[in-house]
Amino acid sequence: MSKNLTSREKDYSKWYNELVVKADLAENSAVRGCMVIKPYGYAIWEKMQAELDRMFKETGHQNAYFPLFVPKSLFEAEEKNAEGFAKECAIVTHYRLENDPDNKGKLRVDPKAKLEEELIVRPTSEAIIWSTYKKWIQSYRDLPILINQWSNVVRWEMRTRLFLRTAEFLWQEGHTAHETKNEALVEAEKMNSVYADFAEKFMAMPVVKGLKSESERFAGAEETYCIEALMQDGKALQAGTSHFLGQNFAKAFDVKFTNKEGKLNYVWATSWGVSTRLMGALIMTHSDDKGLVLPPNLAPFQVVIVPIYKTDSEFDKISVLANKIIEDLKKSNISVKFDSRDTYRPGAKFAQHELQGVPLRIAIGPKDLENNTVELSRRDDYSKNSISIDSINEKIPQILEDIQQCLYVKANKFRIEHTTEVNSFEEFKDVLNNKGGFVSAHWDGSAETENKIKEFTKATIRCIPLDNDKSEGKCVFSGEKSDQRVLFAKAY
RNA sequence: CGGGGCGUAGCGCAGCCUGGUAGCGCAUCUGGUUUGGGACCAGAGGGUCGCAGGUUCAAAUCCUGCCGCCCCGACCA
Repeated sequence: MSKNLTSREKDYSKWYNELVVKADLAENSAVRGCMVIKPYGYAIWEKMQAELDRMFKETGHQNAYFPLFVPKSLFEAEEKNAEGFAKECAIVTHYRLENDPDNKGKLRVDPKAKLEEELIVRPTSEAIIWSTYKKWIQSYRDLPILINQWSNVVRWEMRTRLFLRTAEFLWQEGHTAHETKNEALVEAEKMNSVYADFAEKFMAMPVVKGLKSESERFAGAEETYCIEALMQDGKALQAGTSHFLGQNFAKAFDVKFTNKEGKLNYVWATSWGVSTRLMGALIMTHSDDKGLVLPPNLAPFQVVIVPIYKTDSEFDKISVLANKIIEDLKKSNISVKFDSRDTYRPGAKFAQHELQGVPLRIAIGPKDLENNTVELSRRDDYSKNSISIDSINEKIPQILEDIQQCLYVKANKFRIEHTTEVNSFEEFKDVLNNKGGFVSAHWDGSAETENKIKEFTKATIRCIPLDNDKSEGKCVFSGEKSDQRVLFAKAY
């Protein structure tokens, strides 16, 4: 493996995989399609979790936990949902192993230990949760239920890729129950906005809020809200979804409540989730050929101090200064790591911290001790500046905020430049093949046209943007009447 | 499941066509000199060449079968 990462123009997927592995985020596990998230990668996930969790609680949600296994009879209760996930389920059929009489030292599945009813390893938890909600809901006084769970799910995908599509992944799934249709719709849209805020403010990743077309909708949902992001190679990535489930699950699991008028009604539902896929989105939005670029809000540590010294006494002086900086910045809630390893030289440390995306580096050497300065180097633009020690407390918080902001602005500029309005199918194909990104085009609203376009171009409707201007036009494919533009793209 | 590619040291690879002492770079270990952008010198350790058969005096290399991984497609958060 070369020291430099593979250029993403040549082979984006190789670049991405190499980056994930070299930056020490994750690796493939021995289990097919699964991934090992390494400590540095997991630290980023924990930061995401903490902020999302805070946002969920702020919007009135509580955490709970439901079982990993879903009995098949429960799983199949909501037909569309079951059908949608049927082809990618892991299924538990037995509960015991025994010594293999034909093969010494080996085990085999004990045929006598066959389960009466198979258990599905959850690909999503609507079924197990709604079978539970049934017991919790009798009256309008029991509503709403606003619950989130942090969990893992299993989807037996045919092809997998670190963070973007693994057989097992970590996520959160919110499941809410409401009295009225409108309340549920508001909830679904609200949580989609929470995801959008998180993406934009924390990940510095611009997203388009929108609705899925019918064929891209979650299995069992009546409406799917989503946030769509654009990666640096021009492909789109669905970064989060929030579903209005109507009364589908309430009917499937017979969840009724008595309203204020004393009448029985089915409850209205939503579910919403984001996963470790966000890590993939983060990597592909900001990283460059030198490695990861982390927004300060998500970096496991925001600042790293690298000492440069020849003698022990120089090192001691630098250590005193470094520890003071750490203490001072702690007061501003800034996390700092002092890389005091004496087994690596400064250049090697610089390279490693760049690879791992540390937003800001402070280098302190003999010259700095003499001049009462430190050298700052930003990860986002590689700029270097010497500043006086006295101004550290004032300047570093500003610089970190600026980095956070700059990353967003840069990514947003890219997204705007790679969102193209087209008015003919020729133009559509041309933009898709030569420029990439989102293609904004009129669509007649039919699934048939959507499928044809997918067949010819591999592009799908990523979303119908919520802030769409309604404008009359003609479908770019069929020429039929269209009342708005939608966003197409090739997607991960 | 279809198409392509690859399995040789911890990692990345060469060697295979044309059979003859298993190599290179990085990493690791020891000693010394170094330290403002991935240090240098000297030395050392590390391999049943994916597995199983076959051909041959001799197989990493040729033949057959199997296994695994990666990429592209179908599927998908």
